[in-house]
Amino acid sequence: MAIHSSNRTDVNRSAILARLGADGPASRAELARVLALSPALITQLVKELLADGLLVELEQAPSNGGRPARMLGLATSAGHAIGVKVVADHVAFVEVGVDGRVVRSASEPFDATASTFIAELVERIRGFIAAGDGTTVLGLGVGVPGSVDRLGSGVVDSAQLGWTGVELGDALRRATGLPVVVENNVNALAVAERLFGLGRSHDNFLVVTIGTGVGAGVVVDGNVLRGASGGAGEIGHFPVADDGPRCGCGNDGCLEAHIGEGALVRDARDRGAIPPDGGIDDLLAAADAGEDDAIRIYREAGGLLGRTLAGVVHTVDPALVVVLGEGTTGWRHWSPGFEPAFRSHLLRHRRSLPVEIETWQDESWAQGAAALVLAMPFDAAGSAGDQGRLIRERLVGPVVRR
Amino acid sequence: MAIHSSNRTDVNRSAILARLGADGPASRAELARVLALSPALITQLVKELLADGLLVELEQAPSNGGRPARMLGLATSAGHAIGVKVVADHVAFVEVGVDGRVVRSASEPFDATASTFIAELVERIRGFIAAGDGTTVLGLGVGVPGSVDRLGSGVVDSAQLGWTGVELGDALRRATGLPVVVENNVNALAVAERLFGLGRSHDNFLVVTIGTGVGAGVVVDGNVLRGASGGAGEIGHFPVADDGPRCGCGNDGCLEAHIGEGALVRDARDRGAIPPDGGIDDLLAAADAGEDDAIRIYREAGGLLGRTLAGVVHTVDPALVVVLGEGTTGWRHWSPGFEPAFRSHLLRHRRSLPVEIETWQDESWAQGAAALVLAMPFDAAGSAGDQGRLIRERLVGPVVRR
DNA sequence: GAGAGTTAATTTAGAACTAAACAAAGTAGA
DNA sequence: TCTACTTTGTTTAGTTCTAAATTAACTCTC
Repeated sequence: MAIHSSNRTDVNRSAILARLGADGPASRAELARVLALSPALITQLVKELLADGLLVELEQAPSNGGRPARMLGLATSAGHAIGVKVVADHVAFVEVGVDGRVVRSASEPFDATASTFIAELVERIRGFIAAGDGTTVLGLGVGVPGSVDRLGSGVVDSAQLGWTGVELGDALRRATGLPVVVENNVNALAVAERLFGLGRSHDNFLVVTIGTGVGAGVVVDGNVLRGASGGAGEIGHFPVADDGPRCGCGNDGCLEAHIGEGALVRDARDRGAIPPDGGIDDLLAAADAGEDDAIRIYREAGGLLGRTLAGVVHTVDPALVVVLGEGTTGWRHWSPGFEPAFRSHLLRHRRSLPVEIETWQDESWAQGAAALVLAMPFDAAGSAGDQGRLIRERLVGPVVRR
Repeated sequence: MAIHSSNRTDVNRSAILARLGADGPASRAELARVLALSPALITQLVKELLADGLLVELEQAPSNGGRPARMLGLATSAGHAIGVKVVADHVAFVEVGVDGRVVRSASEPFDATASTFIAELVERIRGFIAAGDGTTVLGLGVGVPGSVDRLGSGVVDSAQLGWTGVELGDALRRATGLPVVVENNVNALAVAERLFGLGRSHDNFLVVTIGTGVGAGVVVDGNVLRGASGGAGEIGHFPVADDGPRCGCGNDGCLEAHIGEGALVRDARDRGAIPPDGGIDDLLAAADAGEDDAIRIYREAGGLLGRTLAGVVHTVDPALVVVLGEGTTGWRHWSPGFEPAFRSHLLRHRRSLPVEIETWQDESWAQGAAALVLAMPFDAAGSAGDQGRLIRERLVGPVVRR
């Protein structure tokens, strides 16, 4: 309700860095426009950032009718973020630059159900950091399949990992001494999409993932919707039938229990579309080969996803839907079911809502997690408590001001 | 992303008025705490508001261990807001004080499909205002069944009213010279709930209405979620079956086509639970009398609502669900179907989510619309353009400052 | 090639806000 | 009654930001 300007000390300084990191060089005037700050302030802040060595002045841009702009770029030494993707049987790591580009990556086995899982995880993380080239690590972003209660302490509840009330954030912070942000993995992807992807040009959009699980990240007015307990976007457990198959969450008829990877494989085995020991790759191959049962399984899944997403669209009214995840490799078979179901159930004036399918790489999940670190210092709401401030401090580094 | 302090000129002044209006008298220290502003600023702003005659200093509060607080109250002359509820065949008006209490109300026939509907509406509004006691009218809040693209211009699309692209806001503003805020009627209720109802103590909650239509207002981080085109919360058109009955929107299988008042009545007639010319009152009477078919119709509707709402809860993760609308008069018959379906489809850690049924009066819709006017000057986002500023100006009145 | 127009960046004066020190007005305990 | 403590409210100095005027650097047109 009330507006206050406490703790905003260098949020705008950070916003400048974020913009330059995400979108490349820009002029002072351009920064003023996109950040909705006065040119006067930009002049002032840029002067300080240049003095601190965080920015560099680049060549002049060609004039377009008036005084040509002097472009500003991020000093390359700004630092890296580390993204960690945690799943039941392994962890994946990436190290990314301030522009979101992956510098290096790794993947290691990991048993989330072991009693010593935190110690194990810490060891793996230390190993990955130690293998780096020594560039300042701004912080650690961790993506988990499940809901995260407070981004700061990082309290994780995850059926998939068998975790309840695990204070992962605090544990990792103590062990590594780094700023740590823990978040649901789909929400992390939504953040990445907002910073570096299609979401850059949209304040309201939906990120949907299909694969082992089904999930959504809801971006509203430029921010990821977390809800009262950090559990927003759990559309995998949207009930689509009263008497549907049992889901991993214990309920019946969840969307995920119908169209998750496990459900598709089970259906395919039952119908004989793939051998009894076949997997999702076999199903995709069968569909590619034109086998009716396989094609039908994908089409039905697409239809159910389309119908449910139409409802979700009516609920949150996004301007764009982005579909991501391992499952998108077979999207050509989902699409014939998805498109008619999705469009026909949308209200007329929203029928033309764009749906974009993004290419998917193994490291995308971890990349999303890393984006959390890059987004956090620029999140005015400060949802993760001190972490944003700590990351900012590491960003500015040991430079002495004034 | 970036923080800026433009146009915040008297937002905090307004926040003080809002707080005192909504929650009654408070001390300076208390205001500083709840508004998260410094005591120094409160002192400063209160000094000016007292000089302007908008606030009055009340008696001292009993000390609780230290210097006793001098309470502050709103000057009673602050003004009234007028709420208008527009439906296909009539309009309802209320005039409310800054505390949200209804001063007077009226209801008149109105044909939304007539070609001269704007002129008609203007005339009815003028009549209602003229019948008042002359207290300053701060502004006009209009609730419509449909989606509103920009709160400022108030562009309305409504299947129920047969309106597409009607610039109601601009038209009414020109005709009345008052600040005008047009909004979807369920969103208006959500605003009212946030200002004066159960939502005061929750930043994330869901308002659900059942009756002729079915709708939802989604409050996220204290603000009503409007989405990319103002259409968020349209859960009435959530598709719940591929081959369900045809809905008024033209699609098949919408939730509203299953459990809206029209659908219930149609079902009841088909099953012989009420006479062929019977209405919703007959259905309720039949259920009260213990007739199986009537009870079953309500229970099925409750089950479908419960299942769908469970999914919506997973999507936006509210801390509270408030059920409102004409339909709640029969809630005792919805409940046996709703409760099991809703709870059983929620994820375990969210099973105990509170669902509150609010009593409903005829004028509640219009009261919600009036709340728009009272909320607008205190909406820092300024979603309705100039309207908030205009209302603030009327609130401060002709007093000359300094 | 001399204005006229446009866009970029800086300077200056001042508004909005806060932190921290202070003053005021009470209670509670010896 | 004197001292210690608590809570409320004000003052002061300083920070962050903006608006508006100004300077700078270019293009376009005649």
